[in-house]
Amino acid sequence: MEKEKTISKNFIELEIEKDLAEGVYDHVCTRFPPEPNGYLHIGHAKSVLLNYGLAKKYGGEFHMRFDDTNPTKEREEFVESIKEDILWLGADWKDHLYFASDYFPQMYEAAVTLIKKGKAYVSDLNPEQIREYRGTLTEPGREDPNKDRSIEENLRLFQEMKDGKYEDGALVLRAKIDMASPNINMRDPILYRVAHMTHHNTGDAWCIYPMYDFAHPMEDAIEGVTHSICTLEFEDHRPLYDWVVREVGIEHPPRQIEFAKMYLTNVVTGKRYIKRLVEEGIVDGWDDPRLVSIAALRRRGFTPESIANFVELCGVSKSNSSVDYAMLEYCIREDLKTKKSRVMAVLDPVRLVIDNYPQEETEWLDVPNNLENPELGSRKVPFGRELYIEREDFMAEPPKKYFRLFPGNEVRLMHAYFITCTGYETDAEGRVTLIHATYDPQTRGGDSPDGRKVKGTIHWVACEQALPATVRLYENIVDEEAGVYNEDGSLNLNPDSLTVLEHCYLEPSLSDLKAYDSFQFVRKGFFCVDAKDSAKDAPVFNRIVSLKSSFRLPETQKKE
RNA sequence: UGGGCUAUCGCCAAGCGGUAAGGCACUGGAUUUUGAUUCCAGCAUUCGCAGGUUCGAAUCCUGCUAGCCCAGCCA
Repeated sequence: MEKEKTISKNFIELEIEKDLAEGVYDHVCTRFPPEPNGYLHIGHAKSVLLNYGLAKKYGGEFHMRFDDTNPTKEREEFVESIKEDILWLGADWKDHLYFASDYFPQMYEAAVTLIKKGKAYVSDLNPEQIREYRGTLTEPGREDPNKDRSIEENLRLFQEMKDGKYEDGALVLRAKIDMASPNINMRDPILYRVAHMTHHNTGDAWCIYPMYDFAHPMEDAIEGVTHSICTLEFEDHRPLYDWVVREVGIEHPPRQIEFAKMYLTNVVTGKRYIKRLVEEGIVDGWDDPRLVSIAALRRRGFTPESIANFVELCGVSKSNSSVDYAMLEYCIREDLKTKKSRVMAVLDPVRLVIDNYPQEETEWLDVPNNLENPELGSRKVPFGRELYIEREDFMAEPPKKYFRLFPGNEVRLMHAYFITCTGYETDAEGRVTLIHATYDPQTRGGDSPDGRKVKGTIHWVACEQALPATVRLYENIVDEEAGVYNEDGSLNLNPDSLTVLEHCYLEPSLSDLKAYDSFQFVRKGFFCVDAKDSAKDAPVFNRIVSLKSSFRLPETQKKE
């Protein structure tokens, strides 16, 4: 089912094609360079897929590289989760898996080269002094007193920094550029700092670590990356990026291109908020389905295809924007629509008895899995005298235009029979406890031989064979106005962010589900078997997304 | 207030001097064994604002305005 897509080229593709046409590069090499300091979220997916897609489109290489130059924040756990998420998204790095930390020797040599060229010097200013000398946004900085240290001295000091002769923070290596530059990044940025820490990859081999602005262009250059695509906040760093590759003498220097990060409206993406929610136990971990980490989306039932399509639909630009969450929902609906079985489940059950149906009898009806996709075949679903139907599918006193079940009305039990409501019973509070109906044996399968039509079709599950289940309805944790936390620190959580429905009934064909299996519950939306709770007796489902709309009572007829 | 970037429908987003693509959302109407899907139809005389250049401007010029980013020995 390929629809014709008329998505125009994004500006990065145009830039790449221009570079190729002008012979700036004769191939394309991109990379996704996360720092392993947390879990990937939907925003990262855009970057991964963009870089991967570009490499694929232009027959180039895609590199997976961990930008692990700051051991204080990085952990092996994150390396593993990131790899898993990227693989799941479908970005295959083949044998191009790299660690920035593996380049520490080359980076060190490059730094020595800069010192020898008189382009870098060792400074003994402490952090406070560095800040003072840097100036402000409106005032220029002042020259570092260490600036004119001799090359020999700088070489010796840098060597000693590497050899561990200095405490953390005692010395730094700075680039010699321009303390008066209006671009603060060019005011003699720090290239290397001393940090006695154990690195997840290099262990204790190093006690000096390169800063991002020096490390990143070096990493790209070493790998032969052509287009280094990053987000907008690095625009101001581009002159420095270019300075590094130029001064180090890179022959075919990579080019940095920036694009706008993707935000989703009404969705919490802030790492510090998510961290706090996890730490306080408000959510079930970084993969809680109310979050939008890649792992959470996977657990909720999103497919890699749906996310790839979403990213494609959103486009790439340089304007800060926040994409409507409905767009993501559209993508998963679209993807699952013909891929998955449509099964019956009753989330809010009420019993219905077909008084003229034989006692003790069970029929196994043949039900197509997906009317829009016959290739999905069919299954057997039991039908009997007593059924569960959705409470909202019956009304004792129906408003206008309600065409489901009410006394005297005939509806179709999906894929089964026409039934006519003959009455109902209530408890002391007036709540419906049982609905009576009669069926028309001529309408087996859901069609009437006399051509009689019904307006309503409702889903059902046979009581005897029904499979009990728990369904969890998740809403994203959001609050556009006030944020997740109020100013006084109290939680400002959407009260409906999690609704647990304990007594749901599924048709028995769903008894052998696997984690992450997703289905469309007829008229109830898409659900996914929760990977974390799939071992429980009754299956646990997470809602992926609801169907677009359902019948709502007109305002005036709503009951209190 | 220094520098950088961005402003096109409720939300994304094409457009690059020739008279506003597309998607999501929304609204009608048709089909329908899911009030889903599908299908048709509608949805910016107008491109942040104000001037200017031009036969002609969202596209060029000038001046404003608004938003985002930068003063980590984070990335």
